[in-house]
Amino acid sequence: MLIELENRIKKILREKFPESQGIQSLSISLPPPHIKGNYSIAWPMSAAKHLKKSPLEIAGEAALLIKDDSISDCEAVPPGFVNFTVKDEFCFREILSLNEKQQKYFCLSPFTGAVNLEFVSANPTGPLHLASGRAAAIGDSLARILEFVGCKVSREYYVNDAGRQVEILGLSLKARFEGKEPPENGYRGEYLLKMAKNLPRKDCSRWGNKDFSEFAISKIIKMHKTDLAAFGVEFDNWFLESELHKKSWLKKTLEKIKRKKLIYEKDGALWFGSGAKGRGDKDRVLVKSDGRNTYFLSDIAYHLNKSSRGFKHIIDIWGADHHGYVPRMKAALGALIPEIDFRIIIHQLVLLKKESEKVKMSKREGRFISLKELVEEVGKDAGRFFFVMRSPNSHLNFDIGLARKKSNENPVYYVQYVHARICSIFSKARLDGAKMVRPAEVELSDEEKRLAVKVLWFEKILQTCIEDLSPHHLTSYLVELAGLFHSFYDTCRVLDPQNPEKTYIRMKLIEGVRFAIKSGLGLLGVSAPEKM
RNA sequence: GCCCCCAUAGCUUAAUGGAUAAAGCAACUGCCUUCUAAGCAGUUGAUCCAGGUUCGAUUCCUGGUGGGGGUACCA
Repeated sequence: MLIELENRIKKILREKFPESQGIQSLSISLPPPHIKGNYSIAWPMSAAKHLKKSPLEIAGEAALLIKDDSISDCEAVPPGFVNFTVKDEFCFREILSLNEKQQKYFCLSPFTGAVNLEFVSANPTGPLHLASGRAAAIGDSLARILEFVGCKVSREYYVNDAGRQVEILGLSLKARFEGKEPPENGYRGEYLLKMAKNLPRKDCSRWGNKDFSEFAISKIIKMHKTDLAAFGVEFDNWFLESELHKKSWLKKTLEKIKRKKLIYEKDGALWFGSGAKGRGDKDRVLVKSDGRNTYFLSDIAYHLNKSSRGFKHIIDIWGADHHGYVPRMKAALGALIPEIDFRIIIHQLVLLKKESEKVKMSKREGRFISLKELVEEVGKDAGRFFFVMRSPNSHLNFDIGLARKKSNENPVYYVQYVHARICSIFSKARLDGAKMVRPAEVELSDEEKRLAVKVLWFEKILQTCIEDLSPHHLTSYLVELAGLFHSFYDTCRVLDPQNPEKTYIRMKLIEGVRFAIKSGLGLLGVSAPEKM
């Protein structure tokens, strides 16, 4: 593995330069195309200052030390890079071992304890929309990546099934049942009309408001589950807010805050003290003067509950419309459960690109599009790929007109096509057409080497995704790898009866490509078809 | 007002502080008798402005400009 190679280099440099501190963060990188060498190290330049030597001098010393059996060429290059080329034998052995044990990726795992990953958590008052789709795609892919490297991840969905909105939902359904319009601040979507038609008419004529609420909530949760499953996302736990109330978690939480002396009373309400507020934040109410709790309190209680279930790492994925909530929650949890590693991923909102005529005609609501409709129109694969293609921090422009086109404009097909092409080659390959070559005797052409080096980079990309808690690096990688493969495919024939050794080497090579493509797509929740 | 995110090619976006800034779409030119042309090869084209830190800045800091979001005893 490259990680092993990297660790070996770190060890050597640490022995040679014991006074240097930056070696832990040393990372090999892929140099730009015009550079000679497969991999590159920029560390000498950052180490120059405290080693009091010129970067090139350090690089020169490092280059001599690093060279070993797996490296054929290693040189120091101004202003202070160490560039090296790995032997064909090393490359080929690594390619052969790709498929062997997934466990070897476990060394990439950043977490030792159980991880709770909460995402989507949309209010159960209507269909899931586009922003939920983005959260679902990012969250589930991240969970898959973490699981791939051996983390224990629990996907969790928080259902706000308590509070005013739920009452209003029940009232809205009741009004529809009675053939009336929903109340002023009620929910007017078509889904309630449909739901009202399917109510068990006999029973519910005796229903109270609460019964309508519960019926609506359970129906909508079911709908969310179905829509998410169609998107390839399944949760381990649907956590109901009402459970917190039933089991007195709000009371317990208030007591804990009191014990820490972080609470005070003002104007008849209970406030979270300024000792625990975030930067630039104000004091916040926990219990209103009418005795009802705010969502701030129940959210704190919910996270204490997560911690009590044994999770050492709590990761939440929120839309940018909740970013103002971040300092508050971080401060509160930092004061109450400082031992827990709590992280929040904020994803920017999904913007609908100005609709083309066609989209406008197809959507009665105009701007609104639900996750369900999206999956129906562009498919699960394209939808998931598009949603994770961008960094969570950047705004996502969703051009429905473009996404509707099921054509080659979609990068997901470009990547999937690699898989289909490779499978096609294997279906045509005859067992007697290839002759085994021992790794020590393997020689790779420039095209083959370039492809192999990129395949081996797979683990480094996973590492980057984990560090940034974002799967978008993986999509970039897959598109780049696909580009290299298609180019390779065009110039290098794999099955060549005249040359059984070459056939063997190339088949093993594209088997490696297939592994990276199939695993990568799988981590994104995108299928890898064998035929297209 | 205050807080957060964003600004890269005509459009949508990539790029652990590193070398000649990378793709797709759009435009133009070639390539199917050969493992799938949903492909390949090529041409045109970009870091918002002004300072600062650094050997080195698209990346970090400060101040602008422009866009988005947030600022409840709402949920």
